[in-house]
Amino acid sequence: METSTTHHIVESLTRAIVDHRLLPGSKLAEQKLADHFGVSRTLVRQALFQLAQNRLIKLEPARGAFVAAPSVEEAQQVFAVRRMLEAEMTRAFVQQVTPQQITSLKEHIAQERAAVNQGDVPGRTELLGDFHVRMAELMGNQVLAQVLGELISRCALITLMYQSRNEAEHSTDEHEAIVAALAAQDSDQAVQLMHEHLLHVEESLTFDRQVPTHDISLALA
Amino acid sequence: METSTTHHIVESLTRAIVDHRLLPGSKLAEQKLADHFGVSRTLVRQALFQLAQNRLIKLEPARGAFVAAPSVEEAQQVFAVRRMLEAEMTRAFVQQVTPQQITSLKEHIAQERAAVNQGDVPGRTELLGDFHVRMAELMGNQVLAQVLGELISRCALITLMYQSRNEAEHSTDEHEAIVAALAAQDSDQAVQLMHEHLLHVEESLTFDRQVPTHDISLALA
DNA sequence: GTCGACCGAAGTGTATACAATTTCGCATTC
DNA sequence: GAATGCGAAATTGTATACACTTCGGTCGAC
Repeated sequence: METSTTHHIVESLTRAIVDHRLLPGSKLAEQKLADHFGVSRTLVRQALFQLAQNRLIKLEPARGAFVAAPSVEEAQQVFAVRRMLEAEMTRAFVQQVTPQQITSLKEHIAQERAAVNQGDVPGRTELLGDFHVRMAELMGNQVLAQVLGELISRCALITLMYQSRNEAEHSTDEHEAIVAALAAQDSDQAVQLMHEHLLHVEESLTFDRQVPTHDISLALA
Repeated sequence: METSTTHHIVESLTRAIVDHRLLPGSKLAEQKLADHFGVSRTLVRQALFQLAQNRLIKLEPARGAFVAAPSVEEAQQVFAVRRMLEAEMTRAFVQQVTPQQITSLKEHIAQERAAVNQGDVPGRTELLGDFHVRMAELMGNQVLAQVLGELISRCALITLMYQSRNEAEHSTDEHEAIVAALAAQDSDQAVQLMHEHLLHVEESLTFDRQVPTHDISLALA
């Protein structure tokens, strides 16, 4: 069984959502997507089911698929999980750090800076998230990389909904500080910097702002 | 969009796999499943796609769906992620522990003991895993509960493949010790006990044993 | 007797058909 | 003029049809 086409649709829609080209609440009509990708609704539906499992879209019975609009509660929970997971990931990273890994992370940060300086917003968003996935991959733990990747995709959506100020440059600085601690094999320092970094990202969001929604039941809650 | 039927099929197959009624490598033919559930292949395929995303089954192009047979490497990675996540979850749990939570966990452990004593293997497996998910739920973090639940489902498969000796009673004892540390709000102790518990579970597996497989490329690797 | 090619059966991958539900415009009413 | 009710169009949910690939077995060549 397989379908690289379905995978392609998932990738394409994921990028569109994470890159903020599709806004939360947007309707994803099956036939329109099918026409756009030049396939039947069958493949589109398979892709939508997968995206729903990743929590990037929400499926409403008989109504269709909509880009997810994570609640404040859910957003905070996602960040809480990331802090748990990444604090320990950082600790484990130091245990088995190699010069090649440090070099690789530094190269990544250089890419981040380039994207920030060029004002490449989608590229910047992607790279800032990928830094964390990159760490997991460098540790050789594919399972960790996958789990983290999904959480970070959800964070991209959350960031779009609740972002108050632009933290891109600050985040890159913090990434650099983390890598410095990793290079020095200062485990406690690296863990604390990672923990604070994720707190800063969450703090840069404004959860009290009124988020526009088309969902009447959510609006009245 | 929706289909409670698809969800039902996913649940049913998940339980069958986690309860070890379907063995790794087993073929899941679409038409047979469709007949069994009294639906068309369409719904079965949707369910299979979801199970594939949870890594409980593996889809091979044009060949079909098979119950997953996690490699030793993948198994160790899953456990590594669980240790990272659950160590910090335990630490956070102590921060906001309430007497009701302790009571709830103790009740859960009583259920575990009952299942162990009755020799109810599927129920025991399920309850031992659910203890960890229960902690996440009691913290009120649904995202954590979901992520952890998926990892634990995979562990059930792994346990089936590599289990060497029966650790059920020992695990329940360790759960009890963890709850005692939680009740005492001894965060470091609780974290360490959780960490060791997960190490013990992993150590009870024999990764060097030859695992039977029908996959020729895997067999020759 | 073994190996390899061919052919039919079985199974997967995608598209389409059809039923059921929702959506939306429009007419009617108050 | 706003609200309500109705009906057509659009959209989703499920089943089925059909093309293509894989699997198994038989037949024939060596």
